[in-house]
Formats: sequence, C-alpha cells, structure tokens
Amino acid sequence: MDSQFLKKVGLKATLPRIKILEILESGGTARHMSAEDVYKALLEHGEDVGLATVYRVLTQFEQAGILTRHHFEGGQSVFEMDEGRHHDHILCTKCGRVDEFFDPTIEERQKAIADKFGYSMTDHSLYIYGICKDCRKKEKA
Amino acid sequence: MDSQFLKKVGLKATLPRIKILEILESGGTARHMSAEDVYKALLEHGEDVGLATVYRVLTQFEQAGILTRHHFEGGQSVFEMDEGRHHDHILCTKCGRVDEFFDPTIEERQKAIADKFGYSMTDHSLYIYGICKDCRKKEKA
DNA sequence: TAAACAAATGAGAATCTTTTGCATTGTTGT
DNA sequence: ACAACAATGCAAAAGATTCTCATTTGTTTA
Repeated sequence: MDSQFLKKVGLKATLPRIKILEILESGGTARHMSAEDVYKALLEHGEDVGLATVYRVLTQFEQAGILTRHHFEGGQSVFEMDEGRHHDHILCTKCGRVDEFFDPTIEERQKAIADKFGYSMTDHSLYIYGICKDCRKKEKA
Repeated sequence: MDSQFLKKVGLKATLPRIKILEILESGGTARHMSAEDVYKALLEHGEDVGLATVYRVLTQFEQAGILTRHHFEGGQSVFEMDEGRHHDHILCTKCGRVDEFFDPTIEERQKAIADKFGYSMTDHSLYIYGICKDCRKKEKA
C-alpha cells in the first residue's frame, strides 16, 4: 500500500500524497510529467488537490529520492519516478517523444572530466535533442 | 566595427544591439551572462536600454548564431558568445564557477545513441554539476 | 541629405511557472 | 478519541520572459 511506502520515506500518508503517487506510478499519461500534468490528471480522477500542493509534494518526493526532476527545454520542470537505474534522455523536438538510455562510456568520461577539473561530481544532466523517425517520415510527406 | 558585423548577420545596426554586443564581447562580468546580467551591465555603463529589448536582442543573436543559450539549473537562461568551437560545461553548485570542456568520445557516443534510437540529432546539452576544488577546501575549514 | 517606410525600442501590462502566507483541516501517537 | 503539529487550499506574490503599442530610429530612395 502506498501509505506504508510514504511512511517509510518519512512522509505522512496524506490523501494528496497518496493520490499523486498513484498518478505517477500508473504512468498513465506518460513517465514524464510536469506539475501541471499531474494536477490535470488529479482533476480528471475527480480528486480535489490544489496546484500548490502538487508542487510541494513533488518537491518533497524529489528530496526523498522517489523521483527525479528534469529541466527539458521549454521552461517547466518535468518529473519522473525513480526506478533505481540512472539514465539520460533523448527527445524529439517535434512531437515531444522521450526515450531513455544509459551509456557507460559517457558516464565514465564525465567522471574523468570532473576529476581533471578538480570537481567532485554530484550530478549531471544530459539531453540529446533531435527529430525522431516518425516525425521525419511525416515531414517528407 | 560591430555595426558592420551586425549588418553582416542581417540585423540593423541599432544602438542597443551594438551596446549589448560590446558587453558580451568584453566578457566583462563573465563569459556566461543572464539577460538580467546584461541589463545591469548596460545600466552600469550608463546606457539606457530596456530589459525587454535585452531579451529581444539576445534571442535574435541566438537565432543569428552569434551566441548560445544555456539552461543551467536555477531557472533563468544564460547566454554565451559563440566562439566557433562547441563545448560543454561543468559547474560548481556552491560558488557558481563554470568551466568548459570538449570531449570527442562523448560527442561520438551521443551521435551513436541518436542513430540507434532513430533520431537525427539536432542538438544536445550536457552539464556536469559538482563542487570545485576551492569550495571543498573552504568546507573543510 | 531629406523624406518615407519599415523595423526596432521602451515602458508597462500580461503571461507562465513556481513559491509563499495564513487560516483551516487532517494525521499520528498516546 | 484528543492534543500537537504537520499538511492543505486558496489567493496573493514573486521571478522570468513575452507581448502590446505608441514612439523613435535606421535604412533606403529620390
């Protein structure tokens, strides 16, 4: 049950938190959702949760390590459930499609670069932008 | 002369544009400036340019390929003069220090990943975050 | 080089995303 | 079930960026 999970990570099992967790887990809309997306999904499910609470809860979940916040191009933050394994993203600038990948060589090089410049690496973000196969097909038509 | 340069890239040589170009070229404050930074620098130089114009001009410069817009963590966009050679960034989350690097291996892997997923890569952004040597030294003290 | 025109600017309003203040409500341990 | 304190909702606020529109400024042309 989600309420057990929430307590485990040190958060009170409140209704808004449980509902938001359900939305994120269901992957209903997509694995990558903005605060607004989550808010709309809640409304569609007939839940009465304020947008401010959505923001607060998402931030708490991020701090609890339950999810990751991304800064894709285009202003707003996008959140994604953390399923353990780290990965980076490649996204289509036409249709917004998102794919995930993990490349050990890149990870390794990043660490090496940080070392070389005297930084202790805490994090990194890598986004590849392009046009996906489907969108290229459409363009030709 | 900057006005010649502006015409060359297809922009009218207006006073605001010339002044903004000077600020960016001088590297006065730093190589990486937000719109607000540029605006403040203009005021300090006694130039009377509106913030809206700064935003407009920076966007135009970006489209003209004169400069690159970055989305570092923390909300606002940061601009940097394009001196031809592409590079990525490593930044200190304590003091804001920014270093630049170029890694052929990473570049190559990115292209390979895009191909593998069927994308035609148009762009990419890579930021490494960490604590720089100086800040680590201070922390120990 | 002055008129003519389109493009650019400045100031402030508007928009969008996210955060905050505060009164009210809900959760948890006892 | 109850007290204590955390969490929520709403509306206001804040920060970044864009837009509107009247006015000014480059550029072009005669």
